[in-house]
Amino acid sequence: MISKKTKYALNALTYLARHQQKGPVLISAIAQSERIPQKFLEQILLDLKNNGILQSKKGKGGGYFLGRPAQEIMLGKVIRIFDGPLAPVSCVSQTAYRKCEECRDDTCCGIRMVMKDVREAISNILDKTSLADSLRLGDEADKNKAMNFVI
Amino acid sequence: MISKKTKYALNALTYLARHQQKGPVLISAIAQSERIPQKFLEQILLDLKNNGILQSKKGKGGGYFLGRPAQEIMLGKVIRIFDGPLAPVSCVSQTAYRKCEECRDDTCCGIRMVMKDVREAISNILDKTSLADSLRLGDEADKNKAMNFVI
DNA sequence: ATATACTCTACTTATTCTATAGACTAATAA
DNA sequence: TTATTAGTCTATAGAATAAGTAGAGTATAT
Repeated sequence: MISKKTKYALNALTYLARHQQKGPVLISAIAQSERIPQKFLEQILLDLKNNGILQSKKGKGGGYFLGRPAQEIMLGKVIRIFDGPLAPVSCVSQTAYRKCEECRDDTCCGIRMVMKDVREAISNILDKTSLADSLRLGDEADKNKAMNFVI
Repeated sequence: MISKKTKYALNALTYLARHQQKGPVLISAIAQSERIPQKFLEQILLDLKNNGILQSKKGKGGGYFLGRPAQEIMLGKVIRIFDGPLAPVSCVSQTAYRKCEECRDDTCCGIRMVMKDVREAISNILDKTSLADSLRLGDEADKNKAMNFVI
């Protein structure tokens, strides 16, 4: 399960992607709209900034905005910032490999091989799906819902 | 990341699958061989028993053994016992669905749709791979390693 | 200068994870 | 029937992590 912090981050990013055309967005606006405790959100946005996902501007007219196009912000990267590696066990992680203390022989551990497939499957989705993709998916579903309502 | 407890469980099951032909296996034997704190392992095995994965026999000549053939013990089931749902967010879980407090509209949340795919991908592996499968994978890798050594 | 708005660090609280302890129950064998 | 063996059950301790709060600090625009 991903943490609440990560969900907050993803929701904040979604909000930002949807509202940044009018310029930088206030933390308070995101907090209010997405129902995230503001002080907590401050830390989250700062983390996102320090990881190159967001940029910010101080003072009047300031706020946060995407540091790069939404098509280039991969969900996998965001999740890793807050929840660590996508891999189910550290001994199959590509971004943060660490040998399992528990198992003797890395190379012939059947569990490990299965977990490697799992990591691959997860990464194949999350490292290839961008913020823009998830936005589009939501919008399409929304449109379909409206259509069904009319019919 | 799966918890240490789950890894212990999987290692214990692997050991049991490999050693049960001589009858029930002692907790102490598993603990020693897999380097698991014995008292902790007792709880783990008990949980596995209460979930129908293992059976046990008390007294002399007693111990634990698989409650069903290794081909029928799915890794997904074992993981869920200790770590809960496989789904990355509760609102896409099949075994433990719960609406996200964070998001307003389940049906048109793009993040949710991506996560649904992730759950599907994970489940497609873990709910279809049995203890027997993982054992076999390990053995094959072991054989290949030996072969390479000879060549 | 002053108000605005992000930045940084520390701390609190609750929960979960890992592990330990000890008393209890069931089965076997002498 | 009693001693021994071996799993069962409940409670608790300690550490780590998660979630949230607080407050002082810094940069920017007017």
